[in-house]
Amino acid sequence: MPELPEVETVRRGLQPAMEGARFAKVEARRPDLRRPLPTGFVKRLEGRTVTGLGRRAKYLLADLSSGDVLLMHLGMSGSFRVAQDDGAKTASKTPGHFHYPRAEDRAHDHIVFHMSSGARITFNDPRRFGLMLLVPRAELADHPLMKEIGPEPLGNEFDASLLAAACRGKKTSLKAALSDQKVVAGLGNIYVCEALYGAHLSPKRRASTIADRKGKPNERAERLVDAIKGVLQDAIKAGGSSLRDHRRTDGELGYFQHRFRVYDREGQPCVTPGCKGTVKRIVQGGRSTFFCPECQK
DNA sequence: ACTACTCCCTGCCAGC
DNA sequence: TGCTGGCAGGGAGTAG
Repeated sequence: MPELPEVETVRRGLQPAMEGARFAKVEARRPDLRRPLPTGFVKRLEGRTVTGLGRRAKYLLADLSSGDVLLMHLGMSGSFRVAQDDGAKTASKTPGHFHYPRAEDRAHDHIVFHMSSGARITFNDPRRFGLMLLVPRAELADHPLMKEIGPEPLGNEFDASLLAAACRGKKTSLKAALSDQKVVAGLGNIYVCEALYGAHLSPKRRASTIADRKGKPNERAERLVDAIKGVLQDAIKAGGSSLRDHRRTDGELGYFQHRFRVYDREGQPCVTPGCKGTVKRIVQGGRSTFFCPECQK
């Protein structure tokens, strides 16, 4: 599911249940997700306290009292639910006005954390593209999954200069460049489409055209950075987007999907004031791209 | 070093 | 109603 706004929403939902709490019991109901769980996964968690819960790109990072970091990725279909272990349900039932599963699919509840706080945190992931790893804190920055990741788009250091430098000389499309976690962290198919719409730039445009030959940003780069930051901030405020089975940790739906301007709107009129265009769907790198050919150049 | 393509896995849905 | 092909929010691996 999850792009940066959804992962950040999950982080905020898990934080009260995890931070300062100890893993009282951990259930790993299968030996692997996308990869095998690390050797001794359960034993390396049980008895440890979570000292902090952070996020980098689309990864959740739980700092443990052992010095390990529990690295978690939701893949395409991963989600967490928080409930109370005493059976009292805190997760409310959801109203059914958007795509959501007909019933909780417990068959895909792969990992359960029973916390000392009484919280029960369940990781569910039908497609098993998710990931859980344990990495010593000191090795995290150099870990293969972390070291190549580009700047956090909501960080102060992310600006037009940085984005232009990353796109300098790139022959690939803007869509592909922004989807590349090495260029900027945390964007995925939805928010790339929405950011490009916001900047009125075509997803087919060569990435290098937001920079001059020396890598200095032009006005397109400025617009793009503003659009990226804007759409991500708005989406986080809305609790992320809920498509198909994704929900927040409390079971509630995010609602940013109602504010998509182009994503999944093929054939609908462009919402740019004065634009007579129609949203088009094309395939880039094997994935759908939605954009308005009239006002995105 | 780049870029493009394939594959991982399961579920859902439109179309026949 | 039932089957089938295509598609889904991600990312790693491989081959040019």
